Amino acid sequence: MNKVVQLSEASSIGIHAMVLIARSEVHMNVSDLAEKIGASRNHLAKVMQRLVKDGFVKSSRGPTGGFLLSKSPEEITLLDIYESIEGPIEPAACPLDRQVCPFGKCLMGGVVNKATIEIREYLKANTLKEMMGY
Amino acid sequence: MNKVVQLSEASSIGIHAMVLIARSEVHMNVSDLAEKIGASRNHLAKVMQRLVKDGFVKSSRGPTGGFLLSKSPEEITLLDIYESIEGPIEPAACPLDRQVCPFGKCLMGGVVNKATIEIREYLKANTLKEMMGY
DNA sequence: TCTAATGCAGTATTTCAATGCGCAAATATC
DNA sequence: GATATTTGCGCATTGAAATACTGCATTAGA
Repeated sequence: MNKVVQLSEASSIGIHAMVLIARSEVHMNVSDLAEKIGASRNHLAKVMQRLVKDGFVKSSRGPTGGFLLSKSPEEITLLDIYESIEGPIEPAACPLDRQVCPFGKCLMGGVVNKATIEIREYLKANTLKEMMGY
Repeated sequence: MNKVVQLSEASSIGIHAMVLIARSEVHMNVSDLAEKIGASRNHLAKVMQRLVKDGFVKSSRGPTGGFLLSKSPEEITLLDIYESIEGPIEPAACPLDRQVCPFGKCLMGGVVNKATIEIREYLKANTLKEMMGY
């Protein structure tokens, strides 16, 4: 199991949960979400807290409680969700984490950067609306 | 510091070290390599052990010891080095690590996979020869 | 042959994300 | 009101990767 490109578990379950919430008419609670996604209930709960804080979902407690979108699905991009959970994507310069690469040109020739931008564009171009049919 | 695409420290310093070794006429030892790259001597030593085992470099001990390429630079791709250190790159399907994504289509629409392949192609297309001038 | 420089191998430590847990606060339902 | 259900939140635990340490084996050169 060796991945070059890897979304964290957190952002991944966050995006999946948001799609489920978008598709639902009624509140969805953490347990149901976690089960549907097949993820850890505890971990998902943590992730949801961030999304509530950043205003993408409204939560309500008590029986029949859970989460609802607080904006319409076309107003929330996957990038919004991702960055709410992970923080802003940075353009990933040198794979060695230096300001100044010890080499003249970067050995990776910008390919890492290019891949990052590609994924970022995808996340930005797609809203929950697009994902609702998935 | 949030990177979507991230080479591990290990593979990164491994590739950089190999370029330095390729450029050198004489043996390069771990301390010099580590200093030039600006990486941890200990970590680099570990990485070099793998590259020795997989036959990309010959090591010699004692004073004036260190590492030399055991093939010519055009015979070693960056992918060889990467996979020697990390193991084979797998095509990264669903970001949730499941055989069966709980959704109909993958929400990431293959963009993760595409980015992985792109990076892999770059690593495969470039040998140490190409990198020697960097 | 002796000494110092060096890689080797195994183990220990650190770090950080992922995960778990318990209790407090809120709130439908009866 | 009482009760059951649910999120909020802080702290603890776990697990895996990264990194460090240490004693040993090898070898060039004086």
